[in-house]
Amino acid sequence: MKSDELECGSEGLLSPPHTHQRTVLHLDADCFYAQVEMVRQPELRDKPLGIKQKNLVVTCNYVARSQGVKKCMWLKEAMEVLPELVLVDGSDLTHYRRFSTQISGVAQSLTHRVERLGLDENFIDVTDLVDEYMNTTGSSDIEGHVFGDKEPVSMDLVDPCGCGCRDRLVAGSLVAKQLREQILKETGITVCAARSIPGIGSATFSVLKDLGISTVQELQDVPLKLLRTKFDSKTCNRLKKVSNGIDETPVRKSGKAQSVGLEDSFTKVNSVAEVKVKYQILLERLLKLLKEDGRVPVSIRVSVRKFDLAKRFGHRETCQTPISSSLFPDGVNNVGENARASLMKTVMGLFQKMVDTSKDFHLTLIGVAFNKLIERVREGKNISSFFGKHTKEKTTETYKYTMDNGCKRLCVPLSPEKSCDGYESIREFEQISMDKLNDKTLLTSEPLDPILDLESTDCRRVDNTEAHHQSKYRISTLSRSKGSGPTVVPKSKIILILFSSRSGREHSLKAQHIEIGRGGRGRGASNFYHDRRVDDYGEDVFRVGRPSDYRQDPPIVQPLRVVGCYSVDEDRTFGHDRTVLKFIEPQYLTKEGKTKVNIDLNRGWGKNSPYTGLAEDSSINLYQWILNNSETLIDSDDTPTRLDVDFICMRRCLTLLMKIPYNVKEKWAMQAEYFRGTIYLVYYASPEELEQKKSDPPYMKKISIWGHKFEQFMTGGDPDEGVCANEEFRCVLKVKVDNFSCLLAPEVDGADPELFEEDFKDLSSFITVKCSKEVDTTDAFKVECFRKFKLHQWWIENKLSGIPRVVVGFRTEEGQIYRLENYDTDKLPTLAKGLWEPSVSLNILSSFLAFIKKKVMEAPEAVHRFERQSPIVIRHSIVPSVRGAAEGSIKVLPDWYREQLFSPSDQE
DNA sequence: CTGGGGACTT
DNA sequence: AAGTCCC
Ligand SMILES: Nc1ccn([C@H]2C[C@H](O)[C@@H](COP(=O)(O)OP(=O)(O)OP(=O)(O)O)O2)c(=O)n1
Ligand SMILES: [Mn+2]
Repeated sequence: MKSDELECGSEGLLSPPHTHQRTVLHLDADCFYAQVEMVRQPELRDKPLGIKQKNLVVTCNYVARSQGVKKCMWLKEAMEVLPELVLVDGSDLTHYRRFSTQISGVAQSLTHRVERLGLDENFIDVTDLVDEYMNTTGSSDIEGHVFGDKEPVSMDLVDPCGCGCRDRLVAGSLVAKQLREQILKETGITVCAARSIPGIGSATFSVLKDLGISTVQELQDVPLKLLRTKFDSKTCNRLKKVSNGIDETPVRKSGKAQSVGLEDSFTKVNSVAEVKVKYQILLERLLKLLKEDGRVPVSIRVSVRKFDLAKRFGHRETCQTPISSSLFPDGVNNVGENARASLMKTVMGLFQKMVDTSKDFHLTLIGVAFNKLIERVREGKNISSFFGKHTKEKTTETYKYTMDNGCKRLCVPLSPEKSCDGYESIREFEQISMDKLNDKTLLTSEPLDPILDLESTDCRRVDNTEAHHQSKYRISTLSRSKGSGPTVVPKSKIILILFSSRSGREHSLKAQHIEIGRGGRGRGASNFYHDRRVDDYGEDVFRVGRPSDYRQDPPIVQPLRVVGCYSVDEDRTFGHDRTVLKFIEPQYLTKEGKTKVNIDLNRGWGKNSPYTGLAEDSSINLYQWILNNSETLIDSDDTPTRLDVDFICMRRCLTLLMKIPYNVKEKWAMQAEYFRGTIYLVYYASPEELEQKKSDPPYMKKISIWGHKFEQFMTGGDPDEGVCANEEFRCVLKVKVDNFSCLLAPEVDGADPELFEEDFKDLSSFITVKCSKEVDTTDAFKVECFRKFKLHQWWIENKLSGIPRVVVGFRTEEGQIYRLENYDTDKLPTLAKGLWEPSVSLNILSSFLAFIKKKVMEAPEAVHRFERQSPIVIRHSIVPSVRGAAEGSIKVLPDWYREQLFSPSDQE
């Protein structure tokens, strides 16, 4: 067998190992940062506590978890889930470092063989202690209990492989218990053990997912050949082994840190002065950390993260350089002014290497670290560095203990083998049952036999698990009744300890349903987008997905048909004619697409007349038009009972819906009402929104007027005359979105005089005109925003109307336009590649219309409200009816419309 | 419109 | 220096 092939022979995966020499404990602090804060401020203990870093709630205590707050949840979402959440800022890790060191210190008082992982995990090799214990205590005389006080060791737990590891397991569990008690005593922190499959992070997992692999079993089963198409043989081998419970990574003693650094993130820093201040602050803090460390740095590294919408986050640029040891003549305890200044100079020098400060820049993070540290030079001796010597140990195997709490299954990788530490496994068990269950295990179809009683074990007393009591996953009474008692089934070197009458085989298969993805971050609500399997929000919530969730199906075809048009004149008078239809000046419609112009939007300024109508006027006008033209909309001429459309609304509503996955921050509400076979949908402005509108800053009005002014230019109006914001020309359109037909009445700006035909049936001869602020092309952020939002908006509006092009006038801050650009509607998506996709917008529109229809038809008499409350939540509610009150805005349809539609008076 | 670290490998 | 893994 070739060495790079996976071993599967009798000595390979399918047989248990023969010698298990080590015993290793694996401790993990409970909700670490939160616990530290609760120890520091005991009054926080019974409150739901979240630890935040900027906009992220990085962890929270179990009170909060029991009420729906998750680790790594966005602050906003956490506050939505639990408004009473008490927040403590955890951006400064100083205290967490201190407690972490203390915890490891307790472990180190037992043995030097302690490996730290992050701030709250420790692997502790207690082989020597266990051996000692075993030597002084005859194997058969070992006192202690694997799974708590109630069950004697001599229970039927068999030695998995005959090497005696069962006894070491028992002894190890005693050490673990003492250690945890000691840690609690010295630091006030409770610990357990917890990990999922190591070595499969977000990158590996996303590749696996593409191969259709998301569970342990699938990884076990996947042909090596298929795996090899994506990974090198080493990785394949490791993945296969790890899926079978074999993890050969040795425990390494953690020496002193190899680097110590600090970071600060922000939404935007773009001046050197600001950068300097930020680095200065970081450096000062870092020197304090350095002082605690005691060693002298010989290399410094600075990092930046530049704003980049495409790469999002995670990409940092770094730059490092050696530091002269002469900077620290007296060690690191007291760093003089000169040394500090020199370090700052070095930092800024490295910074300038990464960022061209002569041009505009936009940073979202800076960091500085000492990435090489040496012990102080002793007088008369040679310089020598003492990096923690990590002598690799002989590889041994890791077991996964799989248990079952009656509800869900989980898989516990114990640290490198021999640990055989069932006690810690149980703690893991308890932990997972409270908050890791959803993303790390799968529900089994049937509940299995309950197995353990942790309530009455020492485990319970040692651990602070308030939420344990509330957890619906709590392990219930001990019952290993039926049949054979616990069985230990060696399967592919996974040892399954099962307390059940079922065959071990069956269980081992079920255990393989455990999901392998750790998913990197976003463990809780996952960056706006929650675990899709969990629906905590109920039937009345439409959960917004990622854009990719709407990408699958091809875009929906939508034939368009103009069924009529109408005008609104300067007095807001409604007319069934084309009096205000305008034509675009041919001089602006060049084929090249770009035109140089010189337009002053401020001409005739004093003569402009503002918009005097109300927001709901446009719907009212449409309803008026429908009453007058209902014959064009009915499907059969004998007994008109319904208009031949599913939805009637303004284009604005559909536009908002189509932006849902991308305009994550856009808040809105709409109301819908069912009447005679059709759903009427209108934008709903809350009282607060109306109030805010009143105090719109003047520049908003100016921009609006400029828009009209630009239209005036484009349609050949006299620039020295004022514009009239009241004038509108609207076309009534029928659009088919998936299976839903919608009636819209978008305003159209003007027609191409060369293409226009009197009896136009669609808007292919029309042109949209937009006035938009000139984009600063040196500002990547603004360019991306333009492509992501403006181009999207224009595409949607034109797509819904069937208008083939938009001519954009780019204005300066002062209202001057020097260039026009033509965009063909169908080419807009290409210009915005990677930022939005037509199929996504069309699919979300279709699925949300379906949601509206479903909700409205559940109560066809009621007025329904749909409100986007957060990036991921659009909530449906029924608006309480207000009898007799003059609450015009509460209703969707005016009474006169209800009375007149299909009534005889309409037939004249 | 996005924590704050750190270790190891390439 | 960047990427991947981990908390
Ligand atoms: N992506 C992450 C993961 C963890 N941590 C920090 C916050 C945690 O408090 C600490 C320990 O990580 P754990 O995954 O062990 O989480 P907790 O200890 O908070 O919770 P649990 O009780 O589930 O162990 O590390 C972090 O800042 N960022
Ligand atoms: Mn933890």
